[in-house]
Amino acid sequence: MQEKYLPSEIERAAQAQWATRQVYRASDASDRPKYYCLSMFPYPSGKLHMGHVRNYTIGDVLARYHAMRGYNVMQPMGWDAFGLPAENAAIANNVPPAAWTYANIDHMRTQLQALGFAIDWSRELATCKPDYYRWEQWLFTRLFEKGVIYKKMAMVNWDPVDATVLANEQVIDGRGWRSGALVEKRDIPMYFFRITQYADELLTGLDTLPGWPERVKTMQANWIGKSVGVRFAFPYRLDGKDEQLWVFTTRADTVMGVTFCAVAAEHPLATRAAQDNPELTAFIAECKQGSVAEADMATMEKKGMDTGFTVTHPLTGESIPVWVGNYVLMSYGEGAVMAVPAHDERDFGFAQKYGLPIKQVIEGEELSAVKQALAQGRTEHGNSIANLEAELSALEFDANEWKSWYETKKGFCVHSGKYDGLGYEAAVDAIAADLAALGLGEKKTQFRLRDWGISRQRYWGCPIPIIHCDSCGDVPVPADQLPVVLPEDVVPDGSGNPLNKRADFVNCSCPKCGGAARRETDTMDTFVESSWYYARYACPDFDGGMLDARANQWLPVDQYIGGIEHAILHLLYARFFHKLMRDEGLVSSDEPFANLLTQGMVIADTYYRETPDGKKAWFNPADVEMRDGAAILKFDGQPVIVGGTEKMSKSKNNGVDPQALIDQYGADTARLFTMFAAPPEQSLEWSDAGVEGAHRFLKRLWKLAYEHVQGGAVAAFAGGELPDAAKALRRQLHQTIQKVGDDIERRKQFNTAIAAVMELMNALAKLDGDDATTRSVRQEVLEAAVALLAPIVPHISEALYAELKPGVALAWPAVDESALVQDEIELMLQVNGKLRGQIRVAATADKAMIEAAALASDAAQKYLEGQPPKKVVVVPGRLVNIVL
RNA sequence: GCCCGGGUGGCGGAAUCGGUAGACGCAGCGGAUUCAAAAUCCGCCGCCGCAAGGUGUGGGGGUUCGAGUCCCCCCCCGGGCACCA
Repeated sequence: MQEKYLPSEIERAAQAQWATRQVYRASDASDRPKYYCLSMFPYPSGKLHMGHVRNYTIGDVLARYHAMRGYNVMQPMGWDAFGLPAENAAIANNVPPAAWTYANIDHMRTQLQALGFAIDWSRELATCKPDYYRWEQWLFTRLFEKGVIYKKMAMVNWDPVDATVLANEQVIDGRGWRSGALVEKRDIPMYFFRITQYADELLTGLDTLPGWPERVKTMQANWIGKSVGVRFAFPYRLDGKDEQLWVFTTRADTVMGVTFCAVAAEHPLATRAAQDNPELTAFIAECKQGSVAEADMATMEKKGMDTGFTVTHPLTGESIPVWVGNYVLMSYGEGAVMAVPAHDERDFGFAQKYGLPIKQVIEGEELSAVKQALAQGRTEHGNSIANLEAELSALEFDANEWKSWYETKKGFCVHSGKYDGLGYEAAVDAIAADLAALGLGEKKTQFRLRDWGISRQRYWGCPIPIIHCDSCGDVPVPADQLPVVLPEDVVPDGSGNPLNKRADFVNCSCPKCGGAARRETDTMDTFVESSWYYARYACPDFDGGMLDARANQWLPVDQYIGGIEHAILHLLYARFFHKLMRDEGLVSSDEPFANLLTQGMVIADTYYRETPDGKKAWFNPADVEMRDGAAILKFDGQPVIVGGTEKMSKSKNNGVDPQALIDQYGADTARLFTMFAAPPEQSLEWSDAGVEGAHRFLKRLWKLAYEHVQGGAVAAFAGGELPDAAKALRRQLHQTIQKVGDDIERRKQFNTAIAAVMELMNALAKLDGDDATTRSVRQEVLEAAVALLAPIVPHISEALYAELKPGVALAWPAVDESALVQDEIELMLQVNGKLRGQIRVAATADKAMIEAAALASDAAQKYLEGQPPKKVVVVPGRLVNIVL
């Protein structure tokens, strides 16, 4: 056995052997239970970053663990290969996105292989390849014919200088990132998936996913946003016609407090009002500036303008002014809202700003309680009349000041005529019934979820398989003409979609009438490709259709692992797509991912200098060193400013290249460090020192094994009497086997599993003796420890196991229950909840015996001073608390 | 702004069901080894205090024999917000 731990040598050897023996090839025909372990596939951005290393190591630990436990494991890998960065790279370097993407894939595949992941590379796929996206196009045409996909107008960010549509991230402070031009909202036709049709099922389906984190399910439920309310209309007369302004509200109990309505800038009523109102026209134009991102809409200053039109309150007959509000979204609900400034904080602020009336129609329960107490002259609980009066004035409705109770549903109607005195539910029912009787409203369930717009005015994506014909309209491309292949020799220049300039792509004939027609040049949202790749991995070579029977054999995914940032969009779209495929008869399950693990981000320190033009120049942590407590740039010895600790990103230049780490310490160290530094769900802070610590442990492990193996072969301990020290070590060993299995399988927390093995190794190093019995225990401990670490550091584990047990395959160790038995246990002794000592009792002692032992102890006697205790709490196996 | 998380030593983190706060690792300190250094090994290491002891899990309140853990309020940090993936 080699005395020195040489990671590059053993890793190269192990990987070569795995590759030739194809050990990670998943069998489609196996008697063993299947375990489909899937990590979110990477976008091929160039090189692997630490987030990838973390994600794929987590998946690999679970995959390898389950393989050791006898499962038929499938862990595939592929490439989420379409997307915006390839176009940006094309603009920057004048390279076609396709060439750039394929080069990145080749490099990143090599990097993944160097990390020794147990991946079945025979199933590799790339979403930018026609043999993948052709089935996406095929499904699109099916869904289009079914009406699940439809076309409508929708708003996008328009850069008037580059004449192109911008992604939200390309809009910075309301301006285009390259041109700097003020961004406008523009209405263009787009294709939509009718995800709202599945809203209820997507919501209730969450209850069938016990293996998902609660927070992800909560976020999805809130995103879907089911709300039961009332949709009703304000009638009005305009241009000699009777019209209705429809709104939706969850607070129908406050309808009597409506003092104005607000409509979106794009609402027909706003457009009509602006016809002869230049000021309003200007305001609507202003509303159309800026990005379409909801975060921007929600944080901007709320502005509005009176249209001059009024509508009629359906219940009071009052005349209600209609305003245009920049915060009202045309795409949500009816594009119009009723405003009750007394009981909605946003409406309140708006009314204050524009001097609109505020009419209280609800009285909160706290307020009523104080009023009642005052009326009855009640002064209990030490409350004086003066106190009550002070409380009353603090709570009482004041149109000049917003108070949090104004939005309460716990209260009753006031100043509401016949509805006075009704509580929330009774008021909603009564008002809904009255509106319904007038034919002006009904109860309605509404979802916050909007239909999924998938048209992208970009080149590097899956072509939407539609042909536009002047006589036949939008015609889906027939199945036998698929795929619509994206030309790969294109270099975009940042101004519009280059496909529009490709006559060979655009010009075609109509599949229906055969006449000249134009091909759709929009491509699909890349979320579409990532919504079904997990199913295609089961049958990546099937060219007779989208999926074959193997999909049902492997699905659902047993364990899905990916970043928490995908909690809503990707995971919701994939769940939706799974149901679409189910309804097409392609899969039989309802949900794609049985268990989900959401990993935290990898973060690192940031360093920068201010440049003369006020911008920040960011420096990589690798180029910075600390000298006398100050951060210095190695290159010029001059100081840099320490920024925050943030998500590793290109923009902050704080990414740590895993390649350097692998080159210096080996893949096992990289894997061990990322698993040890933090539990998977938390963010992981990068630390060079921590890496050295992980490497040191592996060297120590190697040394312990080396020294033991040098002593000659010995069989693992198989039974018999042991001295106390060896017995204690065996107990620790079997406790560790139990813990590591539980940590990996149930808790999915690997840092504590590693810590437990580290403790075991520390204890092993302290075990003296070279007699045969002691050496047999040492053999048992080393064999087991190496096996326990195998899912995390597979290369060194395999090398060491080969030395410890030549010719025998790595196997997960079994727990020896008899080694766990203890005669005596230590309990904590508390007095009034404070730790005051310990007592030792027999493991079999009952509560009475423990209590007696506790009271007899020196520590208890000291505090009792001869008095009997008030109470004694005994928690078996844990502690005794004596209450004085 | 809205939705969802998080906050524990100098640092990363542990404490799994309300029961020993700080496992394990890093850094630091002391020692051994060495001509010397690296590497390695042994020991110490929350804060205040000579000690006895006190105190301590973002801040404030509460429930409990007992709270990092449960409840209420507040502060700070992060993720998502539908065209980044």
